[in-house]
This record gives sequence, C-alpha cells and structure tokens, in this order.
Amino acid sequence: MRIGELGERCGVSTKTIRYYESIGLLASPARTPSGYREYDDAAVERLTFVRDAQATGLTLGEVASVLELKGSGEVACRHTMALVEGHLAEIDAQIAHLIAARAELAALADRARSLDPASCTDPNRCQVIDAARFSA
Amino acid sequence: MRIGELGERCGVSTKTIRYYESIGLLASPARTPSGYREYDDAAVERLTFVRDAQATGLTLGEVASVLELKGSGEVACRHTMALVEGHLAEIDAQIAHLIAARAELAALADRARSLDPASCTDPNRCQVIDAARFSA
DNA sequence: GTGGAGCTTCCACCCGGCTGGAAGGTCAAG
DNA sequence: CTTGACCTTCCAGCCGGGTGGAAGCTCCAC
Repeated sequence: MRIGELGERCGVSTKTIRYYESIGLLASPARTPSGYREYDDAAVERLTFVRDAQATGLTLGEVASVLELKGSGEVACRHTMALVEGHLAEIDAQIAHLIAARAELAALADRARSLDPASCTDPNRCQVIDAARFSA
Repeated sequence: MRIGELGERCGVSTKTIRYYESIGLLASPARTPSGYREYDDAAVERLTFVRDAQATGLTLGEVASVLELKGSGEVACRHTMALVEGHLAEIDAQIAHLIAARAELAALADRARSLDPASCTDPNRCQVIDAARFSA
C-alpha cells in the first residue's frame, strides 16, 4: 500500500509518517519505480505499535529505543517495562507537584478574594500576586 | 543600577531580562550615554512581580496582559483573579488526566509483569505494549 | 488529453521560555 | 596601557511532535 492508505489505516497523517521515517522511527520502505513509498502489512503493525507505545506515555525517542532493541534481536520487554515504570514514577512526581501547586494557588485565590480591588493601584504590582509573596 | 545588578537582585539572568524586554514584558529602560541600560527601583519591583506571577503559574503572556491592564490605569485584580482561577481549573484537569493515565499505565504494568519475556519475539511489536491494546 | 487526487522533496515554522555564543564597546583598577 | 568584568547587538538553537506550504511528479478515470 502507499503512504496515504497506511496513514488512514493507522489514523496518522502522511506528514507524520514521513516525519517518523526522518527521525529513524520507521525504516525507509521500498519504493515503486516512480518513487512512491510502498508499505506492507508489517508497516501497519509497526506504526500501530508506535502509536500504542506513544499512547502509554513513551516519548518517540523511547519508542525508538524499544524498536532498536527488538531490531537487534534482543528481548525488549524488560527494557519496555523499565521505561513504563520510569513513566509511572514521573507521573507520580508530576501529580504530587501539581497538587502542591494547586494548594498554593487555591490559598492565593482565597486570600485574594478578601482584598478590596479599589485599593490595588500600584502600576508595577497587583495585590493578587502580592498575596502570593507571603505564602511561598 | 545596570542590568547585572537588577538581575542579581531579582535572581534573573541578564539574558532573561533582555528577553523580557524584547517580548514587551518589561519597558525599555533609560540608557547611559554609552548605551548601558539603566534601571531604577521600580524596575526591581516590576521584575519581581513578573517572577512572582510566573511562579503562580501564569504564562509570560498572561503576566503581560495583567501589566498591560495595570498600565492602562485599570484595576487588574479581577483580571488576575480570573487568570488564577482559570489556572486552577487547568491544574485540576491536568491532575485528573494524569491520574487516569497513571491508572492505565499501572494496569498495563501489572498485566505485563505476568508475561513471559521469552515469548516476546515479534520484531515489530512488544508484548508489554500489546497489553495496552486490550485495555483502552 | 486533461483534471484532480495523491505522491515526492525541501524548507520553514509553531508552542514557551529561555540560553549560548560571536563580535565588539566601556569602564575602573592596577 | 592593559586586563578583565561588564555591557551592547544579533543570530541561532534547544526541547517534542509535529504542521504548512511550494514546486513539481504520477497515476487513473473520464
């Protein structure tokens, strides 16, 4: 099949497929005599894999590392698991960070609600923001 | 004071200050006869405000919008509060999103742990990732 | 033979928030 | 007079994951 059909089957634009190829995520496919890219079913599988892996939170670089491992004949599961677990830890850290930020911002909003807007006249500052200075 | 001192006082690099000026976040200061930027204490206040506002999660564009409002003589508190509350909602959405992603990823990891790495041989896929396909 | 859908390449640009470096001017101390 | 810290400008690049568009093929149906 050609690039358009591959893209349609996998829900990916042709631009994106060429981009993936350019960064080494997808191998250069065979070409027709006129230069069109010609893909087989394995390409569908591979591209689907890329999107699935991306959906689990792996970056394209990480997806590439898994594929590279597999390509070299190794069993990549352990590597993939390590990446997945790394992402879990990362997500946990992000959640913790966001919850802390949320608490600070909510406290700021609370304090700000009790301020009189009319008394906020300094052209270089804002009471709402000033209220943050005494919290952090 | 010159740019280096301003930066040191506010904990900001000189590069960053010039950058802020270039995007219109800080006004162009007076210049010495030799072309050096010359700042007064109000600049410290303003730059500190920018950093504080940024620390509460406002983007530089949003900070600029607050300063612009203030500059036009309006009371910006309501505007700032709206931005802050917008960010609260955004953070909540992000947290919800991350928690959902975390749950999916954890479930994926659980399923993957029960797989036998030796049976993962397809060069275009990976069991660990395949395990995700049946969840989402 | 012609219209248009689909393909090719390449180059540039988007988001945000800077950072690095080159080439050069200025200023005070030694 | 020189050294070195500080300043100036401008240009370029970083991160990730693409997207947009121009100029030019190719293929198929009508």
